Amino acid sequence: MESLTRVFSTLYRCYGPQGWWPLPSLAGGKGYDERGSHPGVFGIPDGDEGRWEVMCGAVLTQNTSWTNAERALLALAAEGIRGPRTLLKYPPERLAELIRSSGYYNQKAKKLRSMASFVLACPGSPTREELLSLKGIGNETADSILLYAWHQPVFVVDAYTIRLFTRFGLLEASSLPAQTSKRYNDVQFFILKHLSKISIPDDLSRTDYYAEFHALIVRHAKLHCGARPDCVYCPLEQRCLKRI
DNA sequence: CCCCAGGGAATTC
DNA sequence: GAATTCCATGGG
Repeated sequence: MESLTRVFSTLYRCYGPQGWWPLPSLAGGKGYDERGSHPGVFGIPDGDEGRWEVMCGAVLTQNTSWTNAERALLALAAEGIRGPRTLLKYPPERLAELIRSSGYYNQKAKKLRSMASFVLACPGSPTREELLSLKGIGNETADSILLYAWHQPVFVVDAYTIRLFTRFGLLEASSLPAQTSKRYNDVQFFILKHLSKISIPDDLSRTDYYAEFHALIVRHAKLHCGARPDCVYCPLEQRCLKRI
């Protein structure tokens, strides 16, 4: 599917690299940032603390704006909670208070604690199944963690992705399963089926390509393809079917 | 006032 | 098994 790669190249040309969580190969190895990407507040990006921060960020931003999630990350860092060990020393209600800005704070406090217990019990790169077995980690959060914390070549699907590709004409809304989890896996399989065959621009690894693609979709959806689409000046407008 | 945000689980039909 | 409902803050 050539149009899938054209979507990427158009968005990449238009918005540039997003660098959601530092991509060493894009940032000259320093980690960040010339474009407003997330510099990391827990520790160095590819260290234990950096990976833990990505995992926390993935949970805290569930159905929540990144600015609200980031406030919670900053509050944790300010409190000296930069790893699973220290996090578990805080009772859930105290933790909930700290991450209040991220919304759903009681639930997310529990999620962070269960994730912390897991990381301590099973250090190192987690499998998708292990992540999914944790309460509060579903498909998207698990894949975000695998991609952005552990640099696994996983394509993250979210509501933006489905909305954009449906409107654009790559996906048929009526033929997608109703069930959330099944729909996620179907869409991911569809995308991977096509992307696995293509060659990646040589300045990007496959992992970085997927990381940038997802971040670009989010960026583009915020600017032009939200619940209410704003098609004026949309860089994809010429090829978009504008289905809603 | 409304709707939306880098979802997921529990509950109910 | 599919459709609600709940979780909840902050910005537009």
